[in-house]
Amino acid sequence: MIYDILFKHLEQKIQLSEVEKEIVKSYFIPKTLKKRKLLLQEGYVCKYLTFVASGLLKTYHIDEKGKEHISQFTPEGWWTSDMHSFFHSVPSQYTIDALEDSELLMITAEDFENMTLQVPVMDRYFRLLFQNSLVVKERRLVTAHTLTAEEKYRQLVENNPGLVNRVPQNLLASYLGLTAATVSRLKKNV
Amino acid sequence: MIYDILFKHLEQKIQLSEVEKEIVKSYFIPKTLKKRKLLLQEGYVCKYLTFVASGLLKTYHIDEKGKEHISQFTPEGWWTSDMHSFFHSVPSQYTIDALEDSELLMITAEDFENMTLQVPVMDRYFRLLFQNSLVVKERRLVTAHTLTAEEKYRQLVENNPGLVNRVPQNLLASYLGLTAATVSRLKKNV
DNA sequence: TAAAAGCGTTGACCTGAATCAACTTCATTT
DNA sequence: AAATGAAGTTGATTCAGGTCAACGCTTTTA
Repeated sequence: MIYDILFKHLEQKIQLSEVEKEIVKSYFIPKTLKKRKLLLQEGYVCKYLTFVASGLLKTYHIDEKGKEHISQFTPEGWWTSDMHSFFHSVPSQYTIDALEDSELLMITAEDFENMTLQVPVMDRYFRLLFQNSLVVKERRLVTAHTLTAEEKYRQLVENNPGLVNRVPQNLLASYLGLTAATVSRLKKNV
Repeated sequence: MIYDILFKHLEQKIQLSEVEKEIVKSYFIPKTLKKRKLLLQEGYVCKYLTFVASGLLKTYHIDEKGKEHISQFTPEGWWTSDMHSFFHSVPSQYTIDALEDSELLMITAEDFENMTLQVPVMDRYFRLLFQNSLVVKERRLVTAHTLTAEEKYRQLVENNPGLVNRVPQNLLASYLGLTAATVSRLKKNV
C-alpha cells in the first residue's frame, strides 16, 4: 500500500506509534501523476510537499532565453516541492513534472504545520531529511565550481548510475549545467 | 552575554522555557577564535556544530591545483560546521577559519543528540534552520548554472551588500566560483 | 503508416572567463 | 621606517565549453 512506502521511509529515521501513524496518514492526500503532467507550475504557489512513492519527477526552471535548468530529480522514496514557495506562500520559481507515471502523497503547508505540532517527532524526521539534503546540495555546489565538464559527468555516472540509465542524456546535461552537445562529446572519454 | 545572542536567535523560530534554556545552555562550549585561526581543518573529523555569536568565518575547500573554493561565509547569528563530517564522524572536506576575531558557541555531535532528545523543540529549530539553508543553497546552485559572471557578481552585491563591504574581493570571487581577475574587471560595468 | 517530435551525434565556429604575469597600493610586522 | 605580504588592477593570450545547424534514429501521435 502506498502509505506503507511512506512509513517505511519515515521509520528509517524515526519511530512512530500506531496512533501517530494514523495521524500522519490522515494528513496525506494520495495522487497519481501521469508522465509529462505537471505537479507544480512556475509562478503559482506550491501548495504541497510531496512524497514520491513510485515514479520519477523533475524540478526545473526556465531562464529568460527559454533554456531549461533542472535542479532536481525526485525518484521514489524522496520528497519534492519548491520549499520557499511552499513554506512562505510565494510564487514558485520552479516547475515540477513527471518523467514517469508516478504515485504521490501530498500534504499542504497548513497540515504540515498541524502534523508537526501533533506529532513532534516529525520535526525530527524532517530535520534529518533536510540535514542530509543540505549536505548533498552543498556538494553539488562545490562540484559545480571545481570540476570540469568531464569530471562532472563522470562523477554523476559513479554516484548515480541508476539515474543515468533512467533519464535521457539531454536532461542529465541540464542537471549538470552543461549542454546536450557537450555531454554527448565527452561521453567518449568516460 | 554570549548565550543571550544564541537564545535571541533560537527564539526567532521557537519558544523555550527557562528550564529548557538552562539545558540547552549547558551543552554549549564558548570559545573565541582569532582572525586567521582554524576552527576545522580538512581531513579531520568536524567535532562541533558552531554558532557564531560575533565575527565572521569562512568555509573552504582546496582543490588538487591548490586553489581555494569558498563554500560559505558565516557571520554572527549563523551556524557553521561540515555537516557531513559532524553527523557521520568522517574526515572533513572543508577547512573553516576566522576572517575576523570571533566568539563562538560549540556543541559536539553526541551532545547535540542528547540535547534534541531532552529538548525536542530543538529538532524543530534545526528543521526550520536547515529548511531555510536548503532554499538558499538551492538558489546558489541555480545561479551558478544560469548566470554569467557579471550577473553573479551583481546579484551578490544586491543580495549581500553587507558581505561585499566586509570581505576582500578575491574571497568574494572564490565564493562565486570566479577568479579575482575576472571580478576586478567586471566591477567596472556594475 | 505517415508525420511529428524527441533524442543523440557530429562539425564549424565563437566567446566568456581562465591563466599567467607584471605592477601598484595598502596594511601589518619588526 | 623598512620590509613583507595581502589585495587589487590590467594586459596578452589561451581554451573549455557554448552556440548553431545539419543529420539520423527511434518513439509517439494522429
